Amino acid sequence: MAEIETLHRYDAKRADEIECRWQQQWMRDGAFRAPNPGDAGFDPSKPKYYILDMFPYPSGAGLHVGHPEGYTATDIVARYKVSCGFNVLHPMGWDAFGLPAEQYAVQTGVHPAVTTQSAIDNFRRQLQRLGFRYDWSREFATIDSDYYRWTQWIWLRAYHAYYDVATDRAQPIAQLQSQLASEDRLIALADGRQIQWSACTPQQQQAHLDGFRLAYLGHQTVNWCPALGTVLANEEVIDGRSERGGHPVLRMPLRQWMFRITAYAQRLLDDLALVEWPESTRAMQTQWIGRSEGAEVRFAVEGFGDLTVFTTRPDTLFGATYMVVAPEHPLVEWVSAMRGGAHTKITEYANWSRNRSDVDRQAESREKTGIALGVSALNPATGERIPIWTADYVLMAYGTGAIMAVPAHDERDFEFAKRFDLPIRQVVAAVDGGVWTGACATPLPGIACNSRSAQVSLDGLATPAATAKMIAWLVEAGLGSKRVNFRLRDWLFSRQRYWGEPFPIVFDERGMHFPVAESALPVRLPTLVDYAPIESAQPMPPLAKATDWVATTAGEAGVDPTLLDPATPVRREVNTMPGWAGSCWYYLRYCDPKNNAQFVGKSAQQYWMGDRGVDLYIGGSEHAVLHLLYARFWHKMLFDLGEVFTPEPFAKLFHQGMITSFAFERVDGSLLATDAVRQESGQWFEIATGHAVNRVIAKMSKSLKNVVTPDDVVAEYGADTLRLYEMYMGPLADSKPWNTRDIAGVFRFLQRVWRLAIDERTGSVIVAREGNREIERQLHRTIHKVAIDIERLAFNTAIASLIELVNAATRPTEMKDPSDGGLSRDQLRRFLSVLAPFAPHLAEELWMRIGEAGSVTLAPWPRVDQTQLVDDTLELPVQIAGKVRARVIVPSGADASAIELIVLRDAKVQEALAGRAPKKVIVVPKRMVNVLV
RNA sequence: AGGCUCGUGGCGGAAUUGGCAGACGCAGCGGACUUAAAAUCCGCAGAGUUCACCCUCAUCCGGGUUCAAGUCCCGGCGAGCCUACCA
Repeated sequence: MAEIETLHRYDAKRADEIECRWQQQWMRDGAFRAPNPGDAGFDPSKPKYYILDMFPYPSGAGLHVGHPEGYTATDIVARYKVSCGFNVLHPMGWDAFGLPAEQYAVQTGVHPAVTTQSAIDNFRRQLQRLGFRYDWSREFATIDSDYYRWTQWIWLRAYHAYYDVATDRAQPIAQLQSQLASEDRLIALADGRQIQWSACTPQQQQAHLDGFRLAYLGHQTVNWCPALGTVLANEEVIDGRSERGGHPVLRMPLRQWMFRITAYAQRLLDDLALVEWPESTRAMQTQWIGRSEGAEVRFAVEGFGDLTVFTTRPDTLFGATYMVVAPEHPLVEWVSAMRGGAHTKITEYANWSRNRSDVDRQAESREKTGIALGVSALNPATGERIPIWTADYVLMAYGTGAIMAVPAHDERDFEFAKRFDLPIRQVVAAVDGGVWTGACATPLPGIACNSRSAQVSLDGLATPAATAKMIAWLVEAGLGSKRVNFRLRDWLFSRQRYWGEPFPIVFDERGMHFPVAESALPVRLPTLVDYAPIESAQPMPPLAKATDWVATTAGEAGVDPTLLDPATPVRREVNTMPGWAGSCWYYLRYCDPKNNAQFVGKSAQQYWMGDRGVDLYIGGSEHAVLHLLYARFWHKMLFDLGEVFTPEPFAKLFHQGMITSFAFERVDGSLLATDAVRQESGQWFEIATGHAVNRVIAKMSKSLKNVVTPDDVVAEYGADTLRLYEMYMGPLADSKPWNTRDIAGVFRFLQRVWRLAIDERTGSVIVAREGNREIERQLHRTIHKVAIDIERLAFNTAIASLIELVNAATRPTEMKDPSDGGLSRDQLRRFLSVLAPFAPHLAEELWMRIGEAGSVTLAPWPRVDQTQLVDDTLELPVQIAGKVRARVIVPSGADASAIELIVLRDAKVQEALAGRAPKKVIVVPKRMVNVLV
């Protein structure tokens, strides 16, 4: 009996059957194919919409339920935009080079090419099972040589370019080179000598040009991580440990490929104003770029020359009572060399602090350390001799690696001055006239004081005016200038790893580098059997093991014969590019992924990127700085080089929140796995001890046994339910806990939708004979609200309104004739087209069953009748003395005075007024009425 | 230490941006159907006062602006994220 009743019910088995069948059908029909301009089926009359998910990194573990959150959101928007008449580009592919795959390979002994491919296949299978309308014909992976060929090509473009300050954009380096040659300019060599360009050796010329290239070989202090066997970018080091794995990071000097991202600092900052991005992300990038305005001031040091500092407070120059240079500063070396063995303590200190890893620095207290160099500088304002110290609180990498210390108005300098008993002089007074006690530093703006000399006086000026006057004086006296400084550093782009893009570059025996010609790309990654990192004190890239590949000739490698004789023996670059490389431009390749002649065809790019780039980009906020800054930088380089046509790549950005899970916490704060706990009358207890524990929100992790995978949920409820649940959990941007129990709610909703159209006993279609007027009204409102909510990415409330509609239309059990209730065929049709973006399989199935032609995925968004959105009458609450005391029914078009009349005549209002005359009546049409007594 | 974001029922969350706080869902309770259960359908449901009506209190705490505050302003407490000696 029971079996017969549920024979045609929407259950997991039926969902599975429906979903798999339609997924195959869509694939067969090429339903999600987006033709390019010029392709068959391309409709140029439609506007474009480019919606993109952040590039997934396929891990061996497969998807967990966090992944499909953003993907479902973009899928809903994509389907909605299609039904609104847009040509929608919605691609998917794989970011597949990089550290995790390589480490996994080293652990398992299976080649990364193999593990990566199976991870990709698994990810693709899982995503396809969820019915996302990706144009899979555009799929690619960063490890495809057809793709990384162009990654190398872009790198070469940067290698062949420099930043021209005069035009404020990148230009071909050949231009600079011919300028230097034709004018035969004087070139400053590394040792300080100046010689004519024509008199330079080729090595000297190359070194000079490397000082300008956007992709250049630089000698840098790098973050060397022995555990990972590679160096890391500044962005990949957190608290002195590697972002990935948390291993200690050491600092050492190394010759590495760099990107001159600092040349773009100002534009990267300015153009944040052009994009529609979360405020927090823009703030993070702004902070990371770290622009500060100030001045450069030169202090004379006898015998050494000028010691230049950067300061944001030149107005406090009179208060500079000592100076500090970083332990790596050339002055330190100069002093110890000059004083020979007599001052080994200085060398000792410099070495000690230089070799101290950032971890040690963090671990120790903030107690300042330092040592006096025994030399002094001339304070240009006061004319006083002030001592120079070295201390590790001054960083070589920021500004000039040297500071003027103004202990009265800088907390760090104050602390240092107290520790080493250095003089402190107030030069800024509080605006409110408060007396400076000398107990702490006062870094705030104020009124300059004690700042007078024969040449210049700042006394009495407010900080901004004092700053301006000081800079003017410094410029006039030839002692300094206005300067803008950035926190951003150049981007270290080499990794000592196997699993990455090879650099298209070779070195000859003199150590000079030569580019591989564009026509010879790609430089293929050789297949290595032993790709394990080489353990050593010095970085040793694994590619060095591919000796046959490394040692070659210029001709073999593809170096332009006019640059180097093809027979010349050369060695290939053995470093590889970092994992970020491939994700810097993938959104461009999606526009034209099969192009063999160009990195992206011009017409395809111009169509899909349009004026503003990607229309909607959704991904996690963990990429707020790294990926999003790097991609913007590449885009701007390509813009300057005439390869792309929008200043920014991503017009609108949105971060989905994290999906968390529950775990349990003992009284002492330690966490328990979900299977170590039982629930009893609303309380949780640790099974082993019987002690009460608290339910808390935690990240999904294997150890807590709270990981949920899409495969699990699909098996139990189907993909439509999973999609709907993830979108119904709460606002997309929020992080929210997965609660398995709640899934039943949306599953029941889909079952009610099913029953609206299908008789569960017979499986036949049942619709209302005629559409109910009230339901019709609500249907229009629902269509209207769902559209608005999709546009603002508020999927939870869109679904709530769909549920409300279905609840209203659901037939009561006691209804004898089902065609008395529910939705009419026409209403059902319109309802299914607004349900389709959320639950595409069920919508498609019912669409077919009620006899609609074609696919619901191609149906236009139903028209909303504006007159159906307003009622004839409205119920308004009436507040009297601040409390709602009555409700009145008014015509919806009534104006304020008409409403007031109705309100004052109302019996309840009269009663509540109890004879008092209203002092004032405030009418907010369509909202409420407030009567003041 | 600083910057940003945020604190609403037992739980996830709504609230057209200053206008009836708690939509919708979960969990809970009651009813119908059933021999019974499940499923389904119909209701109830912030807290308090002896139920329904009524009334009082209520959006972390304390002040303020306003006819009106979850929403705006000031102060405090708490949470999360980011930065962390950046001169």
